Amino acid sequence: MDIQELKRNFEQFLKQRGYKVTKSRLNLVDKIASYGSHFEIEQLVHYVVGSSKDGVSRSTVYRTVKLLQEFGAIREVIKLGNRTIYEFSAGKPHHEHLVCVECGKIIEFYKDEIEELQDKVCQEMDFTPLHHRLEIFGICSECKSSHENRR
Amino acid sequence: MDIQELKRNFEQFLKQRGYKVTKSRLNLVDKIASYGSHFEIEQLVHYVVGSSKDGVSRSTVYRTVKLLQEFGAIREVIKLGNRTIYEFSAGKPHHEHLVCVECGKIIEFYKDEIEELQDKVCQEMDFTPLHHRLEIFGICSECKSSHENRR
DNA sequence: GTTGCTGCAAACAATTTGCAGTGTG
DNA sequence: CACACTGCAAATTGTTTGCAGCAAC
Repeated sequence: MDIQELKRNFEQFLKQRGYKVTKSRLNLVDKIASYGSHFEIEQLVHYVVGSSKDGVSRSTVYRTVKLLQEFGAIREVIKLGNRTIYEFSAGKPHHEHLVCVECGKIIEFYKDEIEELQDKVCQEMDFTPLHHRLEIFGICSECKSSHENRR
Repeated sequence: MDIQELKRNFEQFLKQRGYKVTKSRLNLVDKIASYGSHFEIEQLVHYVVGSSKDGVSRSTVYRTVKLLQEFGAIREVIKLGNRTIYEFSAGKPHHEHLVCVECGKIIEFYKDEIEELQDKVCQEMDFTPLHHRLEIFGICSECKSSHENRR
């Protein structure tokens, strides 16, 4: 995925809605793209508010994240207790997540058959799916081996 | 599932941990059981704090819900924006949820094959699953038909 | 210029916590 | 009778909002 293209599309999106294309918004897209695929808002705030140049306020971060969600470049992918982990999903194909409850690592996976089965269930229930989220919480292989070493 | 039995088990659980078996806690189990299977904490608080007899405070509701989660009788099943919907899952077999984004209705379903595929993925990834949550957001059949009527 | 955007601080919502008093084992 | 539990109010955390000044179109 090309960030420049993404930004152009985002500009289009903003204009279509009568919103304005501002430096803060475009800067934030860059920041988020360079941050890594998974983040929590508070982390992002620290990363972005700190940066001397083109820093934006906490409010703007929240507001822009919301816009980017509507635009479709960002999703809430993991909800754990009071934490919300977002994903910069622009251009990424759909997938689900394994979450290690020990080290917090997030592993992505995709299983076609699972998607198909979901569609099947929805058909049976006469339910029109819009989006879904499958989170599997557990222990990743590294954390497992470090357990063994402890013995 | 028999509530009396559940309460006895919960008492056991409390004793094992050196916690105390109090009226508030047992009352709350009754209240939650009679509330219906899905709830948000604030609803529960209103339901429970209001009740003249054996009412408990908001703090106790939070504290007890947490205990019941550890005990395994309650789970966070739906996370939507800032809302958390809990389920009184005691004795219920595992299942997933369809959530109507229009009317808020929650439909439960279970698909063996989906569970199996998840296990398979975890094996491939050498990941030990502890629990998971699959939420499918969409439009239920009633909401769909009311759309049609609007035309 | 008009209107939307930003930063700030205040408001809000959900949840947690400290403490003094009460109940349980 | 020790120590955990409860209620209360205050503290936290995460998020939203009102408003005055600034920027985009």
